Amino acid sequence: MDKIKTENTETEILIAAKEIFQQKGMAGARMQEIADKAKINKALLHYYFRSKQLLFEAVFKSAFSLLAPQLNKVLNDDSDLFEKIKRFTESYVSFVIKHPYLPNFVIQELNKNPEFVLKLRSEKNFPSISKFKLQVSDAIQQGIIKPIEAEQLFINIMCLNIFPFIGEPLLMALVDVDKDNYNKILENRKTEVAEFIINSIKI
Amino acid sequence: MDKIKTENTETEILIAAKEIFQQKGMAGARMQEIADKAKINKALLHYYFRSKQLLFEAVFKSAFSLLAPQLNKVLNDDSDLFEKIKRFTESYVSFVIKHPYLPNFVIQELNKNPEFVLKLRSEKNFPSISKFKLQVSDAIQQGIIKPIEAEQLFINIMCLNIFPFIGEPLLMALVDVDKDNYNKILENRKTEVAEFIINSIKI
DNA sequence: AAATTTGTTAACCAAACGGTTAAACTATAT
DNA sequence: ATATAGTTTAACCGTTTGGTTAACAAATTT
Repeated sequence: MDKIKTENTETEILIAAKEIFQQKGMAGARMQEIADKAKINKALLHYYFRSKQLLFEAVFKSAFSLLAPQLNKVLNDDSDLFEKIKRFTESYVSFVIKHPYLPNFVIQELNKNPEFVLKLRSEKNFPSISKFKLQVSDAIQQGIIKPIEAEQLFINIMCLNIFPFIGEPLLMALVDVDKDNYNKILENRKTEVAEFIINSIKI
Repeated sequence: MDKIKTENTETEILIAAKEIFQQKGMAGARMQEIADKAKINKALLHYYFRSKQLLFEAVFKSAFSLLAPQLNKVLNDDSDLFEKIKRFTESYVSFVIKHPYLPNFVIQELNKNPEFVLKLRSEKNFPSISKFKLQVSDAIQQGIIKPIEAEQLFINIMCLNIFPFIGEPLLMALVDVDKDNYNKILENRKTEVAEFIINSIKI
């Protein structure tokens, strides 16, 4: 049953690497720290993943493959536009509570390594905006929403949902609340954000 | 006139350090690279700033002192609420074009070092939301805007303005446009964002 | 102009880093 | 039981890192 043992170790490494990389980034992460967290020898990291770069890429891709389905909830879901926005804003908060460092990690590393986006794009399941575009122009033609470019609306949805987590330390200081009260604000945003968006676009 | 020469070197170091730190972060920056960019010996960095940490803190505080006045345009300006939102969204884009890495740098390092916010907060000119709160509740009472918590509105304004730059590589890929077309989208946001916000809250 | 302080450099250092090696251990197959 | 293949470790290696030193150069002071 060496297969099981191997998979266990490999999984332990990935779990440990995910935590360290997501908190400290590629540059700030240390192989020794990952090994310690996985409770194994440092050499084992290289036995399973050859280099820091390859381990990082494994973690990054796995992180993005968790994020992509969330984004597809806006882009490729069949439900009604308003309903979709409501559902997304609600589920996204729950998602980030489960994976607090993930969106920031993905965005940060993409900023430091923009070419990396090409690798992601070529993979299947990479979210596409085309369906969403049709849905928006349909809604405009049917007189349900005011004219707006689908790209702008999509960006707005992303902004309002993702940034409160990425900008948390800054926003907490500016709004002048502690962690508990900021969490209450985030909790309220589950419904608040969808309302804010729909108010803006509905006729 | 050694004062002038000193200040020049010190300034050269700060300029170089700002570029390197903002692009690569504290963990990714190398003292040698900063020295090279400033065209001086590495030992001089330590002569003027003693350690990487202190040099970083100097850069960070200087970066934040550029950002703070921008934020105060929303929080402590005397103009009318709608006018304020319009002006801010327009001027923020210009600001980020001038300092492309700055907001991301501040937010990223605050995430990796949340205690740092305390140091910023204690300094004068740290933006405060209290005036904005009054303005919002006044506008609600006068029936100009729908009821909304000032904190939520402020967070929304921040989201819609800051995130398009921080999330640029991701958003570019999702919206499926190249840099030129993304810049056009950003250009449109100068007016689009304020419109979006005001549409949502006005009665 | 001599002395002192300030600015600058080349050479160096110890620690930390990513990565390698060779040997030991474990488990299955023969 | 023994060979074989996969797993794990301790010890090691060369390089890079932030930081220091000691000597030199330039400017100020006396």
